[in-house]
Amino acid sequence: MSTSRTRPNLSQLATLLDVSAATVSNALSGKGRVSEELAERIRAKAAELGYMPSQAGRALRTGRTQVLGLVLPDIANPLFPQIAQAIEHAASNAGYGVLIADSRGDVAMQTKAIQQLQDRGVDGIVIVPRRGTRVADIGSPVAVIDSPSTPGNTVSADHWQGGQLVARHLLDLGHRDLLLIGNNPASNVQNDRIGGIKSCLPSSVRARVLWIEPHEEAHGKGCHLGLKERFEEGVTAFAAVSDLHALRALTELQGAGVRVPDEASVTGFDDLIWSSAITPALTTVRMDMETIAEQAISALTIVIEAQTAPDQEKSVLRLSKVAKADRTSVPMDLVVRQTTGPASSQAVKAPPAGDME
Amino acid sequence: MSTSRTRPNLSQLATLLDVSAATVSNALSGKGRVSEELAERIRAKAAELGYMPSQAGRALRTGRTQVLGLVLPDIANPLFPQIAQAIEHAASNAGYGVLIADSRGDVAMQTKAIQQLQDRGVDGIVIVPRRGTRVADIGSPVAVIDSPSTPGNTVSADHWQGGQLVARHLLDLGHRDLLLIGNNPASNVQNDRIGGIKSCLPSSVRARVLWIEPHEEAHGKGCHLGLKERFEEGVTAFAAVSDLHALRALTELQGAGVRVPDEASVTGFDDLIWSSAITPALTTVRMDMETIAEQAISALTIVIEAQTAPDQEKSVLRLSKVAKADRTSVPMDLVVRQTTGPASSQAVKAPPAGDME
DNA sequence: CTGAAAGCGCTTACAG
DNA sequence: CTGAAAGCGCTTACAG
Repeated sequence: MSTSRTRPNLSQLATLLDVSAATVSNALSGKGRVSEELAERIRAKAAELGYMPSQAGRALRTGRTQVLGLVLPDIANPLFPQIAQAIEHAASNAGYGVLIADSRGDVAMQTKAIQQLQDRGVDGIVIVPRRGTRVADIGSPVAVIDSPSTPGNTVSADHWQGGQLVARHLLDLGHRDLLLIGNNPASNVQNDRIGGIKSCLPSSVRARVLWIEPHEEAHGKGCHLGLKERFEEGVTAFAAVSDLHALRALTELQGAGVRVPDEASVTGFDDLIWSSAITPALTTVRMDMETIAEQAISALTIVIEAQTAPDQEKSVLRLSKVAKADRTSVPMDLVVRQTTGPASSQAVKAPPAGDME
Repeated sequence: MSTSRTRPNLSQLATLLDVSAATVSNALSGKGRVSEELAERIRAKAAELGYMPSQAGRALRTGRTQVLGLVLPDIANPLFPQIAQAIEHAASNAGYGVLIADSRGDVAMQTKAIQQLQDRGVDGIVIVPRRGTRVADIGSPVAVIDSPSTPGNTVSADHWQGGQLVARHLLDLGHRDLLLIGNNPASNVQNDRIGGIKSCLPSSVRARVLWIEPHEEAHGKGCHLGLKERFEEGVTAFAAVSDLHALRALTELQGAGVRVPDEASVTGFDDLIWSSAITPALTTVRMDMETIAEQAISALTIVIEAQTAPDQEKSVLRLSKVAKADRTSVPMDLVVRQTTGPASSQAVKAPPAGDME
């Protein structure tokens, strides 16, 4: 027979220790002034018995659930694992749980999902909207992770700078004729990435954009993008705005007999899980989700705490702290693998290399 | 100025309606005997004011949080989106929220994650363990989604039958020399899939298994699996236990100049998001996550409800219901796309086709 | 059919 | 430094 069949609650613990519930609460939270000696005794007993405060009791009393909501436009998004993992980790470190909500790509459902989360009493919400959906003002604290050029954005990767990384890399390898591949001209993220690439290109470099049409997207199947033809026209580098598109380009080129990276280079964005497992492994640009998540969570907790402490001084301090946060867009990293190599078709000298850290 | 600045709570609503809180509660839950007329009036007012019961209050009183925990061995798992989406959907339909926990592949952390979920007061937990990790008995109701051959499994896809689907498909196409590709001989899921394939193969068919070594896995990069050589030895079909491996095989073959599906066929498992977007699109086997999730959630809710209702009759009814549930393993579906085609190297006649629905 | 009362477990002023 | 008391919002026996 084990000593403790079930875990005690606050008052049982208090009775066992012959002190008041208030004192136990104070000792454990470190808030009230309790003698160090007593506090220690209480903490020891609590640990021994495995006391865990009831979230329900605390929530009812404080109005805080210590739970955050995470709403994604489409949970099936391949980036979701990375995002969810990073958010969960950061939230957990800050003492919060994470409730997920899926709006399945539907804008109307996104509103409903947010509503449900609020009904469940979350203290704040992290939203990753799709296609620049503007998030309406809601009662709860919100952190939006989108593109830096999206109004209302809280924090995100610096997609523009990520694009510059790609451009410099390709330029350094001698490429002078690029095809940029995306599927949604309305996406801020994609436009930032493409804009970043273009911003680094001298006028002597040709760079056209191929927007994959929705129906080509849907079919997926046999729908060729005509990349072989582009290659024959002189394109030596295919820069996609996401690994998904890069993979499609890579397989299409390979299938058409174009050797990657010997004859053509391919780059992606996001460093999805399989990107390093394919042959050749994909050169891509990764976002620092850990940092992004940390900043999103920290922005949220600051607002949440400020809510309870209408203390002038504190609030001001806190708010200014968030205001002067290093940046709201965190830099991306180029991951050079094997789908990129020197341009073969033309013998051009690499331009004076910029900073390439 | 809008009429309602903030949403009312139960007693405010009661006061507004000039009835007792108990009556409002009863009317809204439909439990107590309240005159239909009054009940209607109460519901109307509640809807008008947007009344939402406080989860915290309810949880404290009933001991139920209406939240389920979802723990995954590794949130970065590419299957995660599908699983999370299906679970979230099923749970939401059953009136539950979903709290995520990540054990990051670490067995010790899995225990910790479960612990944290319990501290947060979840009513039950859905676990997708990795590598046949046996889930220790914990206090809460648990549903395990693993392989049918894993002890303690609650529900899962019928990986064995999925393997049979692959075998029949390949056989029908005339393939007589297969290479089965996996990376973990200790995985029940992988063994089931491979076992299912083998179980359908006549002895005249050669089928060898290639277990990718961990270091080859890790390197990922340039590490070739030597598939070209296998092809030259006569292998015409490469059946991987997951799309990830299939993708690796496909890109390696394509890169080595082997035409898919003209010269060799490739199949995967799981129907990951990008599987239909590559060229050629991948033939794979998909699990019915919707159904799996529904069964997991329903198994959970049955146990949870049985807990509160020690009512002999009800419990027995319920438990028998779960016992005679159609099956605990749900069938998989073959998705034929473009990486599979007739065997070219040998002119063998297709065997009498089995049922191929 | 309806209501008054108690209590779920916690924390927070407020006394002492 | 410590404790008694109130109350967060709900539901559930129990009376009437």
